[in-house]
Amino acid sequence: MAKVDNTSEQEGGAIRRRNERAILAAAERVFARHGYRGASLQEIAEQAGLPKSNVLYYMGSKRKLYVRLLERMMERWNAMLDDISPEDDPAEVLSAFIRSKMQLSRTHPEGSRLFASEILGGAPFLQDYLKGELRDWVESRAAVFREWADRGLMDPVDPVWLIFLIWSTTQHYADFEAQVLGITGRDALSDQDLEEITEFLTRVVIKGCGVKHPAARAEDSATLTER
Amino acid sequence: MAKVDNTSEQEGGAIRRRNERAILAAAERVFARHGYRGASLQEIAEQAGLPKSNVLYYMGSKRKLYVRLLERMMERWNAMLDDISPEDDPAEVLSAFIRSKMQLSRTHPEGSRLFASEILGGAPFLQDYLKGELRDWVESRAAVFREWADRGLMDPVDPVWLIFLIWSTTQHYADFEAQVLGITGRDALSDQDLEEITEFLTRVVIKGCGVKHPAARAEDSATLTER
DNA sequence: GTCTATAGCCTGATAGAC
DNA sequence: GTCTATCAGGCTATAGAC
Repeated sequence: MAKVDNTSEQEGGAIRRRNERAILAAAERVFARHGYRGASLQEIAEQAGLPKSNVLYYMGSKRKLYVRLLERMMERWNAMLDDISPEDDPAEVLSAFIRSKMQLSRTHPEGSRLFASEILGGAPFLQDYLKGELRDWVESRAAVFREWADRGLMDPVDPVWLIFLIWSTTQHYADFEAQVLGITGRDALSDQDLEEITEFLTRVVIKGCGVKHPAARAEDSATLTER
Repeated sequence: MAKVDNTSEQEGGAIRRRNERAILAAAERVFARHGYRGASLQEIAEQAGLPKSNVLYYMGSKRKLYVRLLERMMERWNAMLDDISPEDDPAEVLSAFIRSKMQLSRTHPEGSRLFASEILGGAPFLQDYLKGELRDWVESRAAVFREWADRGLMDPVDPVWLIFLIWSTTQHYADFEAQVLGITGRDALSDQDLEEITEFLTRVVIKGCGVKHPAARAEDSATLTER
C-alpha cells in the first residue's frame, strides 16, 4: 500500500494518463497512415514526444497497442448504435443512421482509417468481431428493414446491401479524405460541406429506397424527404 | 547485335515476361495487404517464386515497383472511362458507370485495394494525379450532370458528391471484401451477388436522384428504373 | 518510474561468382 | 541473365543504469 517517495500519487497518475493519451493519439495516426506492419514505434514515440522505450513501457508491445486502438474504435462505434424497432419511422431511423456515421467520420477520421487499414489487410485481428458481434448487429437491423418493406413502408431492397451503401458512402469522407480534398481542391471539408453531404446522402437513400412516411406521423416527418 | 550463346532471344524474352508478370501480380497482392512500408521484397519474391534479388534486378527498386503498379492501375481506370455528353441518356450513363466500376472491383480487387491503401496513407505518390488528371475528369462529368439537372432530366444534386457516392459504394466490395464476407458469412461473392448489388445500386442512384427518361427513348429505357 | 544501451532480427540494396 | 553472399541501417523488444 505504501508508495515510494518518488512522486505523489496524483501527479504520477496524471503523468501516466497524459502520456498514454499522447501515445494512443499518435499511434492512431501512424497506424492509420502506414498500416500495422508499416508503422514503427519510433515514429509513434516521436509524434507523442516521448522516448521509444516509454511506448513499450506503457503499452507492452506493438501488437497490444494496435489491438487496444482497434478496441477503442469499436467502442466508439458501439456507443453510436442505439437499437431500432419495426415500430420506428424508417425515414427517421435511416436519417439518424447516416448522420451519426458521418459524424463519426468527422470526429474520428484517424480511427476510421485505422479500421479501414485493418480490413484492407484482410482483418487479421478483427475476423472474430466481424463474424460475430457485427454480423449479429447487421442481421438484427436487416430484419427490421425487411419488416418495413413487408408493410409497404419502403421498397423491398436487400437490407444488407443498403447498410453497406450507408457505411461506404459515409466512411468515404474519412478514409479517402486525401482524394476528396485533392479533387475538390480544398484544404479541409467545412462543417457546412459535411451537412450538405449528409443531406444529399439522406435524400438519395430515402428517395432511392422509396421510403414512405407513416400516415400517423405525416406532419412530423414531412420535411425529411426534402432534406 | 550479336547475342551471346546463353539463351535464344525468344526464350529469354518469354522468361522475362513471365517473371515480370509473376512479380507484378505478387507485388500487387502484398502492397495491397500491407501498404507501401509494410510490404517486403522478401515476401513479394517468395509469392512470385523467385529469389529476392531477382525482384530488384527486374524492377530496380521497391519504389519503382510500387509506382509501376499504381500506374498500371490508373491505366485500367482510364481504359474504362469513355466520354459522355449532355445529349446522352442520364439513366444509361449512370447505369453504365456503376456497372463498369463494379466490374473493375470484380476483376482487379487487389489493384483497388492497392489504390485504397495509397489514398489512406495520404496519397504521397498520387497527389499530382488527384489534383490534375482526376480532378479534370470529375469536373467534366460534373458539368454534364449539372446540365442534365438544368434541363430537368434529374434532381439538382451536387454532381461531385454523386460521383463520390458511386465510387465509394462500388469500391467497397473490393476494398472491404473481408468485412463483406465476414458479415454475409460467405467464402466469396458470386457473379450473381455482384449482379444483384449492381442492380440495387443502379436503382437507388437513379430513383434517388430523380432521373427521368427522355421522352424520345421512352421504350428503350423503360426497364432501367426497375433494374 | 524513466530512459540509455544494446541484442537479435529483418529490411532494401549491391557486388560479384557462375 | 541469374543467383548467392553480404552490407549498412532500421526494426521490436529487453536488460539494466539512474
